[in-house]
Amino acid sequence: MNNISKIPKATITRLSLYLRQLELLEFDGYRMVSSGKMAWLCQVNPAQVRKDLGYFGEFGIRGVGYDVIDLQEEIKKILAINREWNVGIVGLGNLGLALIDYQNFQARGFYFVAAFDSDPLKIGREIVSGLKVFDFRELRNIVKELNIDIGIITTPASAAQKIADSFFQADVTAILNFSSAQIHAPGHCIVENIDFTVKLDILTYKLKNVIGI
Amino acid sequence: MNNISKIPKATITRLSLYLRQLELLEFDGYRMVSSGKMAWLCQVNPAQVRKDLGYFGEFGIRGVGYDVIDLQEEIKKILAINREWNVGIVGLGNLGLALIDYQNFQARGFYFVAAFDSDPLKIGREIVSGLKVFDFRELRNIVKELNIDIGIITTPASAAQKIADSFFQADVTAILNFSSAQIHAPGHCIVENIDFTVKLDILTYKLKNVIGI
DNA sequence: CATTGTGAACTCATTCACAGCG
DNA sequence: CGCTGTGAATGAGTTCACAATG
Repeated sequence: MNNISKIPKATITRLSLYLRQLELLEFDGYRMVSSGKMAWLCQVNPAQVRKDLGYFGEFGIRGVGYDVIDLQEEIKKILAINREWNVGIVGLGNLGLALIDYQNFQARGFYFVAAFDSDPLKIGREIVSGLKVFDFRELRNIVKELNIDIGIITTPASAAQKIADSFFQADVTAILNFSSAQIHAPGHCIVENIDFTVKLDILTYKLKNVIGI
Repeated sequence: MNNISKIPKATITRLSLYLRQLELLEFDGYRMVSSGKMAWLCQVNPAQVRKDLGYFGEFGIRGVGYDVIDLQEEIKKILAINREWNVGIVGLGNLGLALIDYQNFQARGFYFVAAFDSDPLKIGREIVSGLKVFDFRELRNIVKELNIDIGIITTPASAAQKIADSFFQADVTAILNFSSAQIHAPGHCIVENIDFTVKLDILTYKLKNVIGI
């Protein structure tokens, strides 16, 4: 157990989903939940829920289930979201601004501490209270100064690699990439991609091939 | 070959990535590309590229590679994006507006033909030329009238299932869900989720466990 | 002769089935 | 007794290795 390299990536994704369902269950007044109920809520197999949790410890009570509140804490520890993280965002188009305003981030301890753009009209402004727009070329200094842990890229694809490289040089080793570029990163760095058109392509593929429109 | 049920979902995702790299290669003046080069660009194994394409036909020339332009057409056919699709969006917060404005969608033949919200201040307005905001309760009629193929949900999680159900009742069988809700759909319907916080959770998990901050 | 296309081998992930236990 | 925890079985997806070929 706890041989981290053997944990499927999909398990981490599901843990995040479990956490959200647990929050809803708590809100609805539940104290305990079984793997069967969690599985139904998350649309997975009950054994999958138990196995996913089993990679990290024994959190349940046999014959009963899991404590809705305790399990949230355990998952937060596993995902390392039982702390705050400082986020810097590059690219202040509509998407960038929408993300800055996205309530779920603050609620979960992800704080935007700096924004970057190359547009002189935007640089120097304060988007929301406490969040200033810096020239992209200052990225390295600001990263150090404000202790940025995670970089978010919402620029056009053509600029994405250069920005990612700046983050890597500034020792930001984790990037969330909303551009459609494939980012090449050094071995010790992590990039997660969120690509809207890929998801739409999957939908249309299935519409044609599974449903057959 | 072409036993569609046996094609990994990850293959479809990668086809979409291959397509984007092919567009860039064409722009850069390339006429042919090998599986090795594509693999490097997309950060996968060369055999993976060939196998992915092999599910759908023989598109390459042995000893040479793939025609950059022809292969784009083939992939577009496979993904069913060699046509236009009508999209309806529900939820006109910052994210919804950002998506409507997102250039990559129109460029790829995804057209927003209707927007829905429950806010009386927004209903009746025309967000951009040709895109009117309707009351969410009119969804079923408008879907028929404007031939909506795909529904996009960018509302808070609490409203998502109800909206999805409305889409399903109106025979919209494909949904792109940006809310954090797990949507329960009838068997013949398709839901793809885009969940920002899940991706951030994956980043922090890896920061802690792989890199060890 | 470089590169594709693909069966076979392998690796990784999910599900089963039941022992273990509160 | 019911549900968890987990080794074993199954299934899915990736990579290898090489025959096929333009």
